[in-house]
Amino acid sequence: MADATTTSDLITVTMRKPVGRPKDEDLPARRRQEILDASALFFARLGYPNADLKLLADELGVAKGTLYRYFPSKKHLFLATVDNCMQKLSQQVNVALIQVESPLERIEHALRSYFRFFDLHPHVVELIVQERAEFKQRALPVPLDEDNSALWRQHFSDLIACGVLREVAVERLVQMMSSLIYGVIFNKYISGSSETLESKTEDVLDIVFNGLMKEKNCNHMNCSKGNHGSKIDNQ
Amino acid sequence: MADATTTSDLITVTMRKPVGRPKDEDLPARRRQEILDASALFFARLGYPNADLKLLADELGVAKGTLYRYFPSKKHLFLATVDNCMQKLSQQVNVALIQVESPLERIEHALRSYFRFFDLHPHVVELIVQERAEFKQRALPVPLDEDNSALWRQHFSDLIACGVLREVAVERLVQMMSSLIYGVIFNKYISGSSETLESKTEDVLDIVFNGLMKEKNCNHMNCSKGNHGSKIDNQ
Amino acid sequence: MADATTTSDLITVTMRKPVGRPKDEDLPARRRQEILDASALFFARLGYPNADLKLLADELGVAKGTLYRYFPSKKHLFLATVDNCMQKLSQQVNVALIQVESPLERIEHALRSYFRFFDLHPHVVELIVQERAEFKQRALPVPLDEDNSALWRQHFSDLIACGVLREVAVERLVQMMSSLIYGVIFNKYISGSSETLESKTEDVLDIVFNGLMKEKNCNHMNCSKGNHGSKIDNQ
Amino acid sequence: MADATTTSDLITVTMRKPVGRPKDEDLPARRRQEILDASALFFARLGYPNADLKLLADELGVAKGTLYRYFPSKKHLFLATVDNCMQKLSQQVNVALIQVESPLERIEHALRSYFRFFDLHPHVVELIVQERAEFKQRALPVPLDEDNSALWRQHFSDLIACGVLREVAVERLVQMMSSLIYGVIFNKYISGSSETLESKTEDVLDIVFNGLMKEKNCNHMNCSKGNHGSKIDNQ
DNA sequence: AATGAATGAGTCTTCATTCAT
DNA sequence: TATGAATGAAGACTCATTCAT
Repeated sequence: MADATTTSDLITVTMRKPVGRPKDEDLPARRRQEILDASALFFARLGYPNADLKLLADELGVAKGTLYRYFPSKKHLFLATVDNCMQKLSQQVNVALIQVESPLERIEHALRSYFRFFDLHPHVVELIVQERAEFKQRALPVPLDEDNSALWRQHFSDLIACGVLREVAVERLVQMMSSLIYGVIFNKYISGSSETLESKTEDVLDIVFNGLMKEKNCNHMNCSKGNHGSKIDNQ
Repeated sequence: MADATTTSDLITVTMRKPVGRPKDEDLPARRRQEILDASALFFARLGYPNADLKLLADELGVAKGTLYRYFPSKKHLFLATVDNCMQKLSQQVNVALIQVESPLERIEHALRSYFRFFDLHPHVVELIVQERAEFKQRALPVPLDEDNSALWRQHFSDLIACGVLREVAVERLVQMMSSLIYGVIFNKYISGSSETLESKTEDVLDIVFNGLMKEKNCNHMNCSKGNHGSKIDNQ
Repeated sequence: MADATTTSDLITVTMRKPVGRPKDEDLPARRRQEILDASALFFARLGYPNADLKLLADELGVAKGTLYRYFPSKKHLFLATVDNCMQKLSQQVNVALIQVESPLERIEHALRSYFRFFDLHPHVVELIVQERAEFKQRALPVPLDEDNSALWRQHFSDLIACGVLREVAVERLVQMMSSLIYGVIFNKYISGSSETLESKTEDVLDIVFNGLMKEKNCNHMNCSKGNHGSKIDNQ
Repeated sequence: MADATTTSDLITVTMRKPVGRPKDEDLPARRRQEILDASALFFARLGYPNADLKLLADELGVAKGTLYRYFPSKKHLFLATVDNCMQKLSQQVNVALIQVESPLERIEHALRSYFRFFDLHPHVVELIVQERAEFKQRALPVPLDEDNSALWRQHFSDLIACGVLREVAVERLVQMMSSLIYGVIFNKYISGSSETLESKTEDVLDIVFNGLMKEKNCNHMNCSKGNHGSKIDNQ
């Protein structure tokens, strides 16, 4: 009798919650992230158009249909993959930024953080190229994107205000900085050099901040009679 | 007149080739170049994988099969197209270089020449991206490619030797320069800005040569106590 | 012993029901009917091949797997659905028939009943079309199906025997009647007219009967010299 | 001389036209019709959703891609196929109509023509069903379509005007006629009877006309006391 | 040489069905 | 028993490439 009651009680309880297979609340999120992680390397390796989802599914040990449970199309999967990487990049850079106060150090930290990210995840460059190649319409997924560029502008303004930097048009400054970062990253990507990007941080800063001339603005063009006329002054 | 006719008849026999059909010896070459020219814009516009050769043929006013008379495959056509563009770039830069003597001016001229090329042929950037995206194995088709980098190295060495530039590792110098050029070009390509690249020549040179610091190497970090420690010295 | 055990078991079971969980004995049947009802509208709306069972499950508020507990396959579900509708139709017509005695009235009642059914359940026409389109092998699920046609034949025979109708081959009569009913139903279905079918009952009867009643065949073809020679006489 | 001139002329002429493979001007049309013909039987046999174009291509002895040269999609091919059949039907009926003058005979001819068409091309019924099943939106592909219904209305009006037919609402008349034709065709289609439709022409006419002719309505309902109340009079 | 019709391998995508929970 | 995640067979469609003319 007691048994019966207990049983029926148990049954009543069990009937309520587990109607059907208990839903693993986190499974979708975990599976999704798993797919995104594999997919990043996958698309970077094969390039978007040559990437057969069957192959990705095989690598993940799932069926092709499963991919489509999480992403409605190959295109969506790819774009989600790139977004995911970009978010990680932003996150990492932001974490690096809040660790220091002075504008100069912030710039250095941000730079180092970008470089470190691409050292750790070199395939992301490939993804950026692929995205640009296939989906031209998309906004730039770049180191110095819209949001961040405001921060950078502020830092440079501060540095000019407190007399550390020359009175240079901030807009151009940010553009040059941005271009240099790009350039360094893509340069390594294309030349396939094995040096880390992070090791280039000092070089970049040195050049940008100190320039190459032995004596500032001395303009002793003793090698040639010409004058190259640098004019990156205030607008 | 009758003579003429006879003559022309005779001539016809002998001259059959040059007269009947001048047998335009250059036609194939011209046709080939026509295809390459159209193809550059075409691939840049649609991207390699989305580029249907039927469409290119239509635009050229020829049949699809004709393309295959000039290029053995779509891939060959594409790569030949990019090569063609790269050759034009090299040519233009070399022409610019021989016009001046002094290393400093040469650098400026080369830079300006690169930028001018991409201002004139903006689609070439797209081609470079496409090539990298689809055919990773291929060597870099870059502004500062192997051949040119030797020249640049020489120029910078000279400038250091004669005391214009700081004693900086030439290798790094060339790399930074190269990166900055890349970066500027891709930056415009991605952001879609309408400013010409050529107008950036001075900015680039100013930053690279003069740096951003108000006073060279003074290291007055009055904004923060930190010291960012630039170390781009001789190796 | 075995019996006893069984009995006691049964008792236990019976006890369990009213106490622990009422164990709704009809639940499966009700669930099944619910599915069939939803499914009829569903298949009619989307068409058999475009009908995704996931969607039906969602509409029913159950999981896709549940459908498979009640029907072994999509095909079975669909055919059961159509059967279900056909049974309802037969039922309704039979109810209408037993309400009257005279053959003439029975025919009218049956007709009206058919029409009323499709006025009330217009989607059933779509189901019939779908069934025919996908499963050609299946026997016709038609107003005048095998079983009923015997009844109809009887009624017409009676009407001929008692002199109400002309001496027409009953077989053909039934066929024409059947065709006309079909035609009216599909006509509305296809043209999408909003008039009720029921309102057509009189038209149909008038045409059919006034064409069949004795004492006609006046045949004054004064518009043309031709004679179209109606020959629907005894075979 | 003349020869020479002629020859050169000829050459000039020949050079102009046959640049490349001479285009068989009729081939596309012939091929297209071949595909449509095979496709009609094919879709009728398998049903639209089960029809794998690979199979149709095999039957035609061509590759799947060839089908797509002529029709942009399976859907387009199917709809074009049905259209093609409908056009043939219309054509045949129109040919039948112009052969006679009197309205009565025209009706008979049209009717017989419809029936003959479906006797000759029984699969067309299946196509109509398939089209309705898959592409509900489409306008009715019916015997008595919009265009023809005007003609029919005229014929019936004439017959009423000259006193052959009872004063019945033409609209309803046409609808009943249309419904009966449908019904007869679908009835045979569904029951799979082997009798020709054409043989039913007289039956249909007899029922319809002897039901419509003046001087009837005798209404001796001696079998039952009821009165079924025919009311298909003027509106 | 040029043409363009034909080919068919290659992929994305869908969804009925299964089955572990 | 109900669930819903996973499966994978099936099929539409594309387009580089071939080849008869």
